Amino acid sequence: MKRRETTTLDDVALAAGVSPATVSRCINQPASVRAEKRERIMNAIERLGYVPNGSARALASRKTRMIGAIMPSLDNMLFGGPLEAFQKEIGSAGYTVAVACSEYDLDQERIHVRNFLESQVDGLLLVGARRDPDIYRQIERQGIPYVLTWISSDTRKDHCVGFDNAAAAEQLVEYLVALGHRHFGMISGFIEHNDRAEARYRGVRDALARHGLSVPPDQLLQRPFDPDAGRDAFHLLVSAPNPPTAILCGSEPHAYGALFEAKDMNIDIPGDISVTGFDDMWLASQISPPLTTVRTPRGRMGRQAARHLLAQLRGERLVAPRPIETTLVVRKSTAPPRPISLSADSGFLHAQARTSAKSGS
Amino acid sequence: MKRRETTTLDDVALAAGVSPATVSRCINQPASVRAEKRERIMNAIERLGYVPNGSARALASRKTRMIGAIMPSLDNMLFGGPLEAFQKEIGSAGYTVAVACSEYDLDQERIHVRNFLESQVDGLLLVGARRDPDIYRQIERQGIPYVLTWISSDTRKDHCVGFDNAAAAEQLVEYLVALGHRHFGMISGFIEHNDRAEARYRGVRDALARHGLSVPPDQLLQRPFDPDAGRDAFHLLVSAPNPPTAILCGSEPHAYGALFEAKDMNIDIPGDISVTGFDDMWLASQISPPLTTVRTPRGRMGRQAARHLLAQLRGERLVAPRPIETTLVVRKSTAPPRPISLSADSGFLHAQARTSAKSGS
DNA sequence: CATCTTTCTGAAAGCGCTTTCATCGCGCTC
DNA sequence: GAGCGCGATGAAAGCGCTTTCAGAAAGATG
Repeated sequence: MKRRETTTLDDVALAAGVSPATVSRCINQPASVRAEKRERIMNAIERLGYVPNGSARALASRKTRMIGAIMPSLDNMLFGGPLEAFQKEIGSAGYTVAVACSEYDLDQERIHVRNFLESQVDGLLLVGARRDPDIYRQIERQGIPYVLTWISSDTRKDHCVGFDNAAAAEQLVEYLVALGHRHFGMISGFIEHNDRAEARYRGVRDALARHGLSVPPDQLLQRPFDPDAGRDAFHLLVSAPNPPTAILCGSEPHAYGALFEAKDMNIDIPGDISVTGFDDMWLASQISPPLTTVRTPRGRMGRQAARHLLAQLRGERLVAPRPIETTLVVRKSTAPPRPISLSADSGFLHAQARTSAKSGS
Repeated sequence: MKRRETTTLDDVALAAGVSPATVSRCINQPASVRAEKRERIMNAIERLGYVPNGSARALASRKTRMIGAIMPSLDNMLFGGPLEAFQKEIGSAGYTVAVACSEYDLDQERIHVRNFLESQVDGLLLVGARRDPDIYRQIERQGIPYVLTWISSDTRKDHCVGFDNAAAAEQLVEYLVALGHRHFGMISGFIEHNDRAEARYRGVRDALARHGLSVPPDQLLQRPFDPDAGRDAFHLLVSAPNPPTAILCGSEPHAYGALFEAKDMNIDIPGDISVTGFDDMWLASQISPPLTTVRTPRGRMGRQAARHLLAQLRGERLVAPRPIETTLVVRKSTAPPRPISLSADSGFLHAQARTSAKSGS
């Protein structure tokens, strides 16, 4: 009376008149089973609607074919694309992707790592390289491969598939300095717990230093990555007594916010102030003015991260990937600064007056 | 000489001087183990760095604590937010989320469902309700709960956590008709394999029908959900001999594309043509002109989907969730149509001329 | 203090699959 | 035709955990 809930491999074996071992082989290495039997087995599988049990499989084979991915967020259209690319690439090799969000919080990240290790994932995808060394210890203890994205040139170079954020930021700065800018503001992510943000700021700082310049501490604003935060920061920056002539945004949402706020404040970009982004998401080229930024090929990064992980999973020797190239994209949100008005204060008010005048002409 | 690779529950039991069963209980129902032993065990776990093996656990308990989520895409900032909300909610109940992308393709979706079933996920999150009944059969055969999002009022109502897309579209149409519009175009997703797109179109069609109106077949354009496609479609629509005075976009990216293209073509929105979106993503309020659209509370939907799934996982009786409320958000991309010029052709050229004239004044 | 409950605990039997390992044919070679 | 090598198969031993089930320990009761 008690009937089996699920049909198992044994049922298939029975139905096909072979041993369970053969059924298993038939599924995993069909070539090693004689054609005639293979057919019988496949028939039985079909007939019984057999679905292998992944847990049992994982337990016996010590492989889950699952990769854990921990992203800072999925909501800001920055990580979704690369994640999808990663998933597609690694999925075509038969792996499944599990995701979790850390909300840019290293403690949450640690919990998710732990969970994934417990789930016996075969590999791990993380964003950024800086985190408690203990986490790396745990990962390595389980001996599973991992890849660090969005960053390169770190101590764990071998695992990094990403951009040289600092170099990219330097490009931007060099360009602005060449245009004649000397007063810089920056809207950055939170530097302390985010090594991508930190690297970008470092690039800015170092590049400026080469020209004897710097971002005044009060003109470096750290904000969450969303347009509204960008708006506020922009407002603050341009309302300062001696506003910058160029504002570097550590992420593109910040830049969008800045551009929208500029419009509301009737500040002309790039006439009054130059603004740069970072990432070149699709809106960058559509927004007005189109945004000068740095293109980070994120889809390619996702695919390459997958390939890097797959290589490790195949047991290949780990070779440090080359950083993914970024390119400066000059559009219309940057221009030479206005001829300097020597009055240190009320720069913004001048700008506003000028803007209105101009738009009326 | 051969040393164990991993430390297992048995090791912990040995170290703590108790039986494996007790260790297992100590992990799963700590309350059922005497405090003194519990402490010994926890110590041993800590000392040995024991990490439970999820596969073994899943095999023995028949629970993976994993939910499979299949999204059409992660790249278009539409699904990321809700997915994150879903993950957060269901993660706090101890579940992990695995994702896969179907790319709006039902065949891919079927493969992913199959993979997830094989992985023994404890539940499934899907988008939309229309798919091969065989898929539902497979899911139900394994007896796992599932939830269908982004849609409601379908035959599988009990599983739907989403909006009434048709009703929302009707709201939009009623509003436009009230404004005086009689000539409509629509930029839609692909209707045949996407029941959300289909429902929205249906809403439009039915609402128009009530007023004796319709979308001419050649003014219903089906396009992939990205702004560039929206641009193209908009261009086509307004270049027709008798262009619509109002264009309904089945998704917001379409609307953004339309707005950008309008700017490039020097068409005034809403002066020349009204445009509406669908979803109210963050850009809708920032873009110029701000977009009239329908707000679909997607974060709430994600959370509610999680709760609905959790209720099922707890074995509660399935009750049909109420559709999630949508609201019409009127902004500046819509206005009454211009007084009708009776010349049927070259409407767009007139519009263009007028626009230039106006912007020069 | 004996007896009856109520907690706790341990032994042992799986969960459904993979993977040696040994065996069995079978086609070849000499 | 004996001997060999090789590919295909089956038996059986786990993989590391959970979960009855029954027995032991600890409290409660009269």
